Amino acid sequence: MRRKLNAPTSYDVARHAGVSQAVVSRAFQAISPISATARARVLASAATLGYQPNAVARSLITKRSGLAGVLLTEATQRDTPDVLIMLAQSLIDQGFQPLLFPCTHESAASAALEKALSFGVDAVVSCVGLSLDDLARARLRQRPVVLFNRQSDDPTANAVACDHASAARLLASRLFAAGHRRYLVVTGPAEAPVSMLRANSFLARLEELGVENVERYEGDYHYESGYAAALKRLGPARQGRESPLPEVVFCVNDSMALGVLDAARFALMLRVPNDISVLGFDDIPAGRRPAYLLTTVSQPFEAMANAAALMVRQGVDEIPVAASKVLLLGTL
Amino acid sequence: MRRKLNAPTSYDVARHAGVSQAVVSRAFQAISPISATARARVLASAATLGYQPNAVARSLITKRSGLAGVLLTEATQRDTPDVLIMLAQSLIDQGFQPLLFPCTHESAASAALEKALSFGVDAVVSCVGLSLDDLARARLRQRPVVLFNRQSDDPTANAVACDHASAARLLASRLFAAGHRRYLVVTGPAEAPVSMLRANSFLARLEELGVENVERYEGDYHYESGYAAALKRLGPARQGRESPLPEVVFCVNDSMALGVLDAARFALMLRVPNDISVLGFDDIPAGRRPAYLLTTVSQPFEAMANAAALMVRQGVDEIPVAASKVLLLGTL
DNA sequence: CAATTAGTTGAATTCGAATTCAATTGAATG
DNA sequence: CATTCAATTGAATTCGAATTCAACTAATTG
Repeated sequence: MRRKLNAPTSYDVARHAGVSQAVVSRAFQAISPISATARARVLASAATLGYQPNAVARSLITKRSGLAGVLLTEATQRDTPDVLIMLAQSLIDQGFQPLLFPCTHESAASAALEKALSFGVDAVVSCVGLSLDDLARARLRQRPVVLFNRQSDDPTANAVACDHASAARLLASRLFAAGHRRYLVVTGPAEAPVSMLRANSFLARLEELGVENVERYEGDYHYESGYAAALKRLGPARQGRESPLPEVVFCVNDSMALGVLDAARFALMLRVPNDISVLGFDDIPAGRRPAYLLTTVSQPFEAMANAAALMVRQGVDEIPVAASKVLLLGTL
Repeated sequence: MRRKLNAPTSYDVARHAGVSQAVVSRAFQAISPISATARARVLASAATLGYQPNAVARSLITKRSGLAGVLLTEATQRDTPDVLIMLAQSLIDQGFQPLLFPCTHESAASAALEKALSFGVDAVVSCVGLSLDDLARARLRQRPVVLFNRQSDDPTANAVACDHASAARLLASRLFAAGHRRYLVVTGPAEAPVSMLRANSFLARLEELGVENVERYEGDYHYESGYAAALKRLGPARQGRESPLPEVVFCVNDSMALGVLDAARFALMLRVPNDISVLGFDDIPAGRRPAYLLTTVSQPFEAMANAAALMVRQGVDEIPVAASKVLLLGTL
């Protein structure tokens, strides 16, 4: 014969307090028809028995789990880990516990969403792109989805994003105004929508200003590819080419910009910013240090995280809200 | 009259496939008494209806949620965000979805644990220190807890940690062997056990080798405090002091080491490593770049994460396992 | 061909809390 | 004192999947 090992249930508390199970349940809810004395007795019994309402059983009937699924890409995790932290905190502030679903490939997004839904999350914040199909599926199950820094083909989709396009255009305008005419743009992978948005907006603005045929180099968001880009397009390999060195290298993210900086300074012996200017995008902490002092566009991650979490709450509580929300940013 | 909005249940699938609900349930389990044809039919119906087993209902009966609580400190999130990512991935590989509980202060750990337990997590990985009381509470509810890079007063507690002490001692031995005799140690806050472990082990080894009265400077793990440490102990403020400049600055983490490096090079115009050597601990990505090439001790985070996740699974599956596990590390 | 066996099946029960609804209590009113 | 009304209460039901167990089928054996 052994002791009871399982956690006490509401029935145990009910028996101990001399009431029905229904009363125990009511005692643990803020507004519910229950007398003050009954609640006090129940709470006392619960305390002595060490009872805590079972969240699983509760969410089975209430259909609210208090969980928010967070879909992440590798890139998000690697380049801007702050986002995750801020998102997590913002979600908690809104009463949701963040449940992580890392996606190694963009292609895994659909499966991750499905998994999140099967875990009974109340809502999803996705840092990965989702198809119209995915969004429809979530909507069908009445699970709000907020896209974080992602475009969507669905104009009615909830989304929070940095206004990459405007920022990139602004940057181009400033550089042009400063007299620069020869550019190199280091992009991310061709499939990355955010990279394309930044690069194309930058280039589009330059074209408007009369600067055409700007050189592009396709990187992969990593430091190393920035380093490689600099060696290839700024280094000796360039000897014999017709065009002179670019004055400005715009990288669609900071990691690559740091790679370009290091290659330029330590491998190619160029002086920055005398010989060449390097611009980034993201404002990662490493770029701010004296060794770099990288010029970059910073994304308002904290505000974005708060906005996303608020959208989640409003979506779950079925409070109507204007759908797309875009936030601007400051140039450093 | 409106459509059915709720997600399909096992009964819907059962009706569609012409079988009982029990068969549907069995179709979704690896080993269960069910014919191949029945399973195929059920799976087909499930696919057309878009059915996914409801994880909440499942965990109510199986008493397994498939969730693992991850307790985080601010320091973990800021300095070594990789840890979180690797832990998350390792947990997923072991079949647990990571549920995040960030703790702003160490003091919030207890509440976070309680919250995690009420969410029905199967186990907890804690990057925050937990009291004996906390550990006992979790044990009572049969929820395995794995401490990640944290000391515990309870020798029977599961724990995975970098062997900070041995690494720091090894580092001291190497530096001494290289002929260095004058040291400065930049520590973290006095309350941080890991910082104390690294610093004290380093100092203890030096004492064994006959180097005593080593200077200490208390930082706060941040880059800025490393910068400040350098200015104060290596800069002009030092003029008039009796002792000569240290030859080696050992920082208990990389962020501070980078601060020391930057201050030494850009503010104090010291040459590194000619005038002074700077050592770190953590092997953060920024330190590896050409601009720094910081010498540091790297923690085997991936192995640690895998070990922790494995402990979680073994704990949940009640597979007995040797409790404390300590992993070594390589010096760069 | 009867008997034993292994392999499948579905009806009914279970997990634990929330909620519905009818019953009860007590207070307030005419 | 009868009546209306509001405030509490508890028995019963619900959520959705897993599991138990008895019943059934088909295959194997004597």
